[in-house]
Amino acid sequence: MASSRVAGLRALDRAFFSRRPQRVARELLGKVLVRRTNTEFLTGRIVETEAYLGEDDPAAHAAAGNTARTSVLFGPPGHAYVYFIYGNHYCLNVSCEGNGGGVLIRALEPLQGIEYMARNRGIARAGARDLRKLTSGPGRLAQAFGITRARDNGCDLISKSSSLRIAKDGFRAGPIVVTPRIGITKAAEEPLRFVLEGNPFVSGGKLRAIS
DNA sequence: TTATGGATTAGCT
DNA sequence: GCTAATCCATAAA
Repeated sequence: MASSRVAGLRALDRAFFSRRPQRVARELLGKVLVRRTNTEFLTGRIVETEAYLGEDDPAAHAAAGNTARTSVLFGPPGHAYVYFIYGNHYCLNVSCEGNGGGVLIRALEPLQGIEYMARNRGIARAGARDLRKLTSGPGRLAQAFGITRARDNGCDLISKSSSLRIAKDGFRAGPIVVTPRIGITKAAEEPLRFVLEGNPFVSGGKLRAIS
């Protein structure tokens, strides 16, 4: 049985998420995603994010307006927007300031609960595998953390009573690289993807740095 | 009621 | 590098 709390983690406040998506995306690098399961805690450091600017961003889901699907993005900051894509995958976003603005969490560095994540991913033993396959990519990290729309959409990521939340542990992020967003067809050239420079858990291949 | 396409991944060649 | 798998929300009718 794991301890009932994770040492060294401190909650973020609402103001952290009450800023523009570009700012929140950058600030989220180095923070920790925490999942409380029945038996243990899963934690992973955020190493890659993308900003979606809201209604006026043609690549954002919020561009369709405030619908049943996207209503969380238009709600209070710091809540989880989970959507299902390509018939197979869930992706985790955080609502933030702006009209429908949000940040997509694209990759994590696994910290605690690695064996549990591996089981969620359908991998029997994590030790012998490449750890990057656990949480490197938005669909992969959602599967590793057991994130689904039914369970987690609309969840408050700040509240300690939530089974899914984002916290800080004092880690200081190093240099940050900014690149175009990945996998989108509209506004694909905008420099709105943020990664920790040189981190091996970042998804995708070679970086196309802009600045 | 039906048709369409997508903020991905894994498994081939 | 290329493509199938796979399903939900939307939009059109």
